[in-house]
Amino acid sequence: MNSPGGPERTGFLLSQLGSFAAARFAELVKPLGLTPAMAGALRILARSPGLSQRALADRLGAVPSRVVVLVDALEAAGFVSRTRDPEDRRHHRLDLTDAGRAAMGRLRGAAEQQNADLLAPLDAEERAALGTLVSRLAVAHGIDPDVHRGFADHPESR
Amino acid sequence: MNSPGGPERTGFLLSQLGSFAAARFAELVKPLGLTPAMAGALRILARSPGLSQRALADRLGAVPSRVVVLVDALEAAGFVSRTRDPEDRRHHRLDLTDAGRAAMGRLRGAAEQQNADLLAPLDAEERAALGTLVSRLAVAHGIDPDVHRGFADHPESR
DNA sequence: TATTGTTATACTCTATAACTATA
DNA sequence: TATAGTTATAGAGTATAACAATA
Repeated sequence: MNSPGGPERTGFLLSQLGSFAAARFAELVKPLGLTPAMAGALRILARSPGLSQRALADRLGAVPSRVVVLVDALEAAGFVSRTRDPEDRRHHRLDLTDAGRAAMGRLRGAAEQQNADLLAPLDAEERAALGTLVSRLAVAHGIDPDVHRGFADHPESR
Repeated sequence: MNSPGGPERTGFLLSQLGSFAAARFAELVKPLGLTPAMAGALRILARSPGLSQRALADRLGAVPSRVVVLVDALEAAGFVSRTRDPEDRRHHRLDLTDAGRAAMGRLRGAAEQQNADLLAPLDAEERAALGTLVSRLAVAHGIDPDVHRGFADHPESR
């Protein structure tokens, strides 16, 4: 009773499509000197200046040692600065540099581009319908917009 | 003019949701003794008995050395048999064992389960609508149902 | 003692390149 | 020479555990 492209294949196709979308995003941010993981961290720091590495780790759902590497990369790229917090010298305040803010702007452009590329085959009405459904699913499954998930981000998948 | 959950976030949410779906699938096939990569290879071999490793590599979009590891795992699990092709002794014929066929049955069940879990928040009509849209996008973007994509499957993303 | 951040180490996944055997 | 498969090796990504500085 189900067609070959019917709803029973949706989960599978969604996996594939999600991976495709993520790959396209990675491609678009690469020229900006960013990996998807760096982009995710940058987005959080843009909204929460002065965050500690520990707090960033919690937001990302990552371990502190992972954040060291991530912040190392962002600092080396000149997008983020580490400053010892004078109040509690154990903390590092993380802030976007001017270059980091500029990168954020280009990052938003890349996200728009990815979205446009992905949805190009659909008309406005269909995009709206898909957006609503996808958003409903994301909310229902408790998907946190801060965590830029990769396959490897799921401990239970190993 | 766009709502906060509007279409401009769809690409991002689709990445997240796809990753979520893939993680759920990995979780479901783990008790079967399969990784997602093994499951993908098993599905191809179920439809194409006697395939050579080279042909499997082409279907998977993987390099031959990767397929060695994959087939090693499937053989060790008792799901696939390697037989030297008497016609051309350079080739290995790959075939599902009885246990492999049994695993395929359970694999189909896992895929149905994943789909049901993922789409649980939607009613029948919404599922159908989502299925149609997702299927349209997959076709338009040339997504090959044989290739079980992971982030790492995209050379251009590095 | 507890917490923040770092380093050392190891493990998984996958690719490239060199190699073996067959043709 | 060319092809199928294998092995050796290396790199990326990320986790765990030990550690240093600070509280």
